[in-house]
Amino acid sequence: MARSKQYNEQEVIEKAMSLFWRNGYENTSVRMLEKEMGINQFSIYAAFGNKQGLFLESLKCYKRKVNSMFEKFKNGTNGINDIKEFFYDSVQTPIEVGNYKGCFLTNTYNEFAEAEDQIINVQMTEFMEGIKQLFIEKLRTDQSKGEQTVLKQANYLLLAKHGLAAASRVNSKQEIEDYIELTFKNI
Amino acid sequence: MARSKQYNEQEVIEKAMSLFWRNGYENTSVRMLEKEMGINQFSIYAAFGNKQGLFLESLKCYKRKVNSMFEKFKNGTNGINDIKEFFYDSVQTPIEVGNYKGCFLTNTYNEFAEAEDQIINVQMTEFMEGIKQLFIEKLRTDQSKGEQTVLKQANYLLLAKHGLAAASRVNSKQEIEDYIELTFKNI
DNA sequence: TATATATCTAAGCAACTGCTTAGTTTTAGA
DNA sequence: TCTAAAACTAAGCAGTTGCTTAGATATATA
Repeated sequence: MARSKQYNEQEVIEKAMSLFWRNGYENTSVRMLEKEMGINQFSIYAAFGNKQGLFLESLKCYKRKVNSMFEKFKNGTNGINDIKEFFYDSVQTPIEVGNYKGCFLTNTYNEFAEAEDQIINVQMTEFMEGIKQLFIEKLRTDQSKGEQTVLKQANYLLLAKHGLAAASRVNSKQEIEDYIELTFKNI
Repeated sequence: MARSKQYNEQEVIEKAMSLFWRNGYENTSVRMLEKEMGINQFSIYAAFGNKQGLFLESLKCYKRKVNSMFEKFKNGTNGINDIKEFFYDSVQTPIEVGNYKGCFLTNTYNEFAEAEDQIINVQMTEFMEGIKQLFIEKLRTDQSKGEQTVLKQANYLLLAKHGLAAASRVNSKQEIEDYIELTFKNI
């Protein structure tokens, strides 16, 4: 047969992910990627088709990385308190120390908010809807809330979570804590 | 003497502003600007120095445009209720109908959050600090709040306002209303 | 050992970026 | 009416973008 790959696919995807995470999609060039990943452009295109293909793999990789946090959130039995804990978990630099600020997925959601990229938009919408659904389920465990209230609060929390991810890139730990605490004051 | 300008400077700045507002700084090229403004690149560079110079003029122009909203906010006498009204005012498409989503300044703040562009960063920080200071003053009118509480709530509101501007680009009017209402339940 | 084939390197493509330059046109004041 | 200077047009600069191609290199199987 033929020559085998000189690189570990999972390893190079992680390197790509960290670069996309730090810079966003548009501000990461294929030249930067080949340096960070340590492989030639040809190999990138052979393995992932194009820049967007590599980006989608990076998103998948990130989802796998934060999966444990999501599982913890899903499996919690403390209702609304689980949501609050989820907020706190999500602003802690999840994987390693560095310039990785905010949630990679939410950053991406922001970057593509007005873009017309269908494939990535679908990914993002699904992700946000998934979180919202979890919020709704957690909120429903509080029997005193009517369905109307649950939906309003889920919307509120989703926007708050969204803003939080943006804030975590620029604001101090104290400011972020204040924000989370006040956000949950009346939920 | 010499030839006079064939274009109205204020008019072309407004056109530039609308383009920057819709697309952000990086996603607006000088070629796009010369088409929108209806003048040649040479004239742009002669009048504004460079792309950043034109962008700063666009920011100034926007500030002038929304100044009446700010004046109303400053001069209000209803304390915290003024802040809430300011939130509502700021999500209404301020100047004309179109693709102008969110607050141009906050969009810019988000775009340059991690950038190293000093001049624009200073502009943005001053703007955000100005809003925060106004929040603080309004909150202080409620005598029952301690200074600690005022500062925490000002931080909270600033992040909420910030998130709101992002949300106004993608979320429905209803979702945004729910968000504002619940935000102020916590104050 | 020979060979088919996947993977590698490195150069190159056209289209785009912000910005400049050479040269023409216009016009206010002497 | 002449002329200096600002404003104009349009071509062009070097650098970057995502992506491709030509050709050398390595290797699992026959």
